Parts: sequence; structure tokens; C-alpha cells
Amino acid sequence: MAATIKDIRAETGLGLATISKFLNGGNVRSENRQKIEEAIRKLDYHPNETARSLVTKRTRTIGFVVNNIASNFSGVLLQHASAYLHDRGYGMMICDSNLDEKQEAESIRFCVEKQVDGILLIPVSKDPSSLSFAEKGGIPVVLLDRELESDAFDCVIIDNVSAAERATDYLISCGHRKIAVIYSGEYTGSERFKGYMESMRRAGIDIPDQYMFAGRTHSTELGYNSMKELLKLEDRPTAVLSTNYEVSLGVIMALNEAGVKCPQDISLIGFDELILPMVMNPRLTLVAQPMEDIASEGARILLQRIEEGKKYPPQKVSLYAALKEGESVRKLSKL
Amino acid sequence: MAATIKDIRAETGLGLATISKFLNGGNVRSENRQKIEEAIRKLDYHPNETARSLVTKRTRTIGFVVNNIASNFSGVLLQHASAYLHDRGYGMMICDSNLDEKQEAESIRFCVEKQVDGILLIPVSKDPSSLSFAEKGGIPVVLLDRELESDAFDCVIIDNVSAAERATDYLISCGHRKIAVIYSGEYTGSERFKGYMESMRRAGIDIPDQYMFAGRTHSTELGYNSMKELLKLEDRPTAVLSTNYEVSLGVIMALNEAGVKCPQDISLIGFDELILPMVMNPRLTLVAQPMEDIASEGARILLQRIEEGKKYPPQKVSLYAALKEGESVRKLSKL
DNA sequence: CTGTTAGCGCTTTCAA
DNA sequence: TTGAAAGCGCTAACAG
Repeated sequence: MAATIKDIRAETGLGLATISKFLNGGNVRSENRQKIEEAIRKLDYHPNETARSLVTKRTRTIGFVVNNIASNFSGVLLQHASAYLHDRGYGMMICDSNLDEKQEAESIRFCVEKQVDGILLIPVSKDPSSLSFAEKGGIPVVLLDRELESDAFDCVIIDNVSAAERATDYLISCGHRKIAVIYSGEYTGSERFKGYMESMRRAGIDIPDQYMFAGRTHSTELGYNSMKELLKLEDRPTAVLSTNYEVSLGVIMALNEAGVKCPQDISLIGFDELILPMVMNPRLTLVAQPMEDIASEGARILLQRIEEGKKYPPQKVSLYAALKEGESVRKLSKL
Repeated sequence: MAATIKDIRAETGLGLATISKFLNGGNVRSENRQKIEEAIRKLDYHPNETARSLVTKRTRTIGFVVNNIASNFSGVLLQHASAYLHDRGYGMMICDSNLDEKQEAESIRFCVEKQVDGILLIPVSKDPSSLSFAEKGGIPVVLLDRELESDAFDCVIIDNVSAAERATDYLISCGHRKIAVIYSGEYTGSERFKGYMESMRRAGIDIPDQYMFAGRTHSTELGYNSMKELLKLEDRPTAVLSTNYEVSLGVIMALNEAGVKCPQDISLIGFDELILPMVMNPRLTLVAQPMEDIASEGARILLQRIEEGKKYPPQKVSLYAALKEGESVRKLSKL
């Protein structure tokens, strides 16, 4: 059986309160400090965090509910958030909602019951009703990567509209006018679609219906299938805007399969600087999201809420995502 | 303030024990069951898991200490383990050791203090002394993907030696004799290297020193740099065995950069069926590890240990990893 | 089946 | 600065 604070008392002859105080960084006579330290070493004592949590009502644990734990995107977010939190003594309880709204609701509920101090959420649904559980329990929630329809929660996102707009502007500036887009009905997808539309509108370019592919959710399949359709068209686009990492993977698969060369035959621009662009030949031109900032800003805000509560209204942090030029976009000479 | 079991007592007039019993699935008169259920609904009561844990000494949380959380490999393992555990009411506390032995030790210690019921570990160091913390606390540990020098712990691995042997045999059977290998001093790397050596020995093939590249740790850089060296050789290998996923990424980068075609100019065989082989052209021939089995077997054994303790000696589960043919290996005609 | 009672290991008044 | 005592919310004997 692990040693308890009472064993320390037996060993040192001091009172429980004194020992507890020492454990929490309070002042004790240096004579007693030494006694306690020695007893701790001798008994190999470690405070029982569960007991501590029961009285302080703080578990020093954050719940991270991820839309899809296996994805490279959330892996990188996880990495940065975990580093930030561990540095501050917080643990991270992870739940995978697996792109499913029901599992998302269960995950949130699970976190609440586990008494986490706060929740970091990459949302799947547009308005997880389950978040009311967290609210009722007074557990702060910070949204990452996506915002909800209601703006009742803090969130850290990038300005998807303007990022997609800049990407599309870039294609246009390279002489492209036949630009297809593949997006999804998810938050990031529809935001990025807006940016694409706006850029095209400003340039006065009409978009044939067959150039726009919308899926329910971002996926490799969506990219793959859409690209295959695009390749069948008589009047093929010269460039494609892929609004998501997984979608880009699918697009590239379809391109490879058909033996269509990028950028010679078709230009491509994607999102997220993860593994793909490193190994791809040519290097993909893409919108690079500031992954570390998204994670650490989110974690920072969450810890602040835990400390200070709802003193301030929910804030929306919108980060800048830079366009990184690779070699996947061809500069058309005729412009 | 959240409702407690005492509020339920006040609401129903029943005793605490009865309510607790009901909460834990015991039998109560159906009249009382109804009363309790109604009170729970009315007060929006959720059991406080912290309090529960304090008395039962079970947190229903397991710690997952991952060598590198951002990697695709651990992401997939995480996904399967998390699904398995959640189905059984367990939460997962995640810690990233970030390929660093010190962080690994801290992570294990952290989990122990958080009172996890058990630990799933993808080890970084060959013998994490920090595991003694877990042992002393009576917290079972199951190793995933790698075993340690001491076999004091349960582990779930694949038979790396024979898998690499089969991969090398395959290259030889395709007519290759100049076969290079890129591996690392990590457990999986050195095991796979053994398999390579054994296969080459059996075939009676001498291996020039320049065909063997060893790194401290598996990484994209290792693959990239090693492949660049290989390409500089006067007498280039016709095939390369890359013993790890990240290494393969680096190899492919170097190949792309140099404009060397696979499999026309050089053949390649890798490990792990993750995202890369899906988007790569040609499809990579590889050793596919049974990711889901590794994760769920590991989790299953861990939960069993938690239930039954050290009744049985540590077991080593070695899973079969199949060779999946893609198109990255050229069949040399001259054999 | 039900209720009373005694803790789990710790923090936190409060008085000394 | 220190220590005695109360209690966090729950489970687990035990007796009824």
C-alpha cells in the first residue's frame, strides 16, 4: 500500500495540517521541512491526487475531445496542447469523437463526469447540445479549429475565408481562370468555399457548376472521387483548390492513378502543412495553419477561464494562415 | 453546485446506501428505483467520479504514454486503444514522451500520481527505470510495439525479425542482390535489421558496408540523408529496405528530389500501412502491422491485469505482420 | 432490501 | 507557525 500523509505524521510526529501545508508550498520551520522531506524520501510518498481533487474540486486534468484522433492534423494539435498543459502541471484526458456527433456528445459527457477542469474541443457538429452539460457543470470549453453557430464559447480558429481567398487570388494571379474547388459542409469547408467564391466574384470569373464539389465531410474519398469527376470533364479546370488536408490526399491519389502530372497538366493548392507536402513531388503549394499557436492559444485561454471564470465574454481568436508557395501551381504564360 | 447523493437522499427520503447501491447496478425495490431515477433527472445528478475513485481506489482511467504523439503510427494505435477502452468505461490519459527518455520518465511518474489503473506504453528507452514507480505502486504496464531488455512486463509486438526477413526474402526472390538497409538503434530497428541480415546470410549475399545505414532513432531525416548517400555511390543498390514509416518518408523525399524513379531505377520496401502508401505512386510494397490488434490486445491484457493482478507471469504476444505487395519493387529479369 | 456508520487521503478553517 | 477537527462525495461493511 502506498504511503499516505498519515504515515508521514507517524514518522515525523507533526500535524497533518503542517505536512499538507508544506506539500503545497507553504512556510514551515526549516527544521520541520527537513523532517518531512526525509520522511517523504524514506516512505517514497506521493500525494494522492484523487483525494486532493475531492477537496479542492480541481483535477488538474483537461479533456481534449478530438474530431478524429488518427488524423495527422489532430495529432499535431494534440502534441502542442499536451506540451503546453504538461508544463503547467495539467494532464490531458483524450476522447475521440470519430467524426460522429453521437460519440462527440458521449465524449463531452464522459469528460464532465471525470470532473475535468476544462475541455478543449475540435467540434464535429455545428452545435453540440451536449456542451450544455459542460456549461451547467461550470466547466469551461474552448473550441479549436472550428466555431459554432452560437458564439457562447471561446474559440481559436484561422480566418478561413480570407485564407481561401488569398489562395484563390494566387491562382488567378498565376493566370488561372478555370479553377475548381472541392470542399465540405463542415465549418472549415464552407468558410473556405466562401473565400473562393468571393475571390472568383471579384475577378469576374463565372464558375461552371461542374467545377464545384461539395461533400458532407472532408475525406480522402471526397478528394479522390471529385478529382476523378473533374478529370472526366471535356473542359477541364487548369487548377484545383482543395480545402482540406485529407481531401488533398485523395486528389493526389486520383491524379497519380490517372497519370495526370502536377503542375504540368493541372495545378493544385491545398491546406495544412503536415507530412504530405514534405514527401510530395512537386512540393505542394498550400495554406499553412499555425498549428502550435492554435493549440497553445486554446490551452492558454482555457486555463485562464479555469482561473478567472466568466469574468470576460467569450473571445474569438482568429489567427493568420500564410500561403506557402511550393511547385504545384503552374504559371500560365498567357497572362 | 452540482447535485450530490445527499441531495438525492433529501429528495427521496431513502438512505445513502440504497441510492449508492442503485447507482452501482444493485437491486432495489422498483418503487424506490423510480423515486431515485426521478430525483436524478430532476436534480441533473451525475456521480462524482473523484469521490468514487477515492474509496474504490480505481480511477477507471488508464495512462497511455506514447513515444511521439504527432506520428501517424501512434495516432492510429491511440484510436483503436481509445475505442476499446471507452467501450468498457475507461478513460485515457495521454502523455507524450516526445522521443525523449527524460520526458518518458516524467510521463510515467505523472500517470502514477494521477492514480491511473494501468499504463499502456510505447517505450522510447530500452529500460525505463521509471517503470519501477509503476511497479511499486502496483500499477500494471503493458508495452506496445516494443519490448524491453527485461521481460518483466506484458507486451504486444510483431515478430519484427521474421517480418524483415520475409521482406528481404521477397526482394531476393525478385532478383535483387544489391540490397541496402536503413534502420535505427531503437528496438524495432535493430530487430528488423537482424531479419535483414539473416535473410542475406541465408542467400549467401555479401553486404558492403556502404549499404547499411544506422541512425540513433527512426526519423524522416535518417531516411532522407541515408538515401542521398546511397544515391552517391558508384555501385548503387537496386533495392532498399526501409525499416520504418518515417524513414520511408525521408527516402521518398530524397528519391523525388533526385528525380530517381521507383521502381524503375530503384526498388523500395517499407513498413506500416498508414497514409503514405495510399497516396504514393507507385503503391509502396510494405510490411503491414496489424494496428488494431496491437492496440486492442494490449488494452485487453492491461484490463485483465487490472482485474486479476500478477496471477500469471508476464506474457509476450507476438503478432503476425503480412507483406503487402505494391508496385515499388521491380522484378529483375536476369533471375 | 434498507439504513447507519465509518472511513478513503487530503485540505482547510479555526484556535492555540 | 502549528495542530485538532470537520468534511469533500462516495462506497462498503454491518446490522436490521
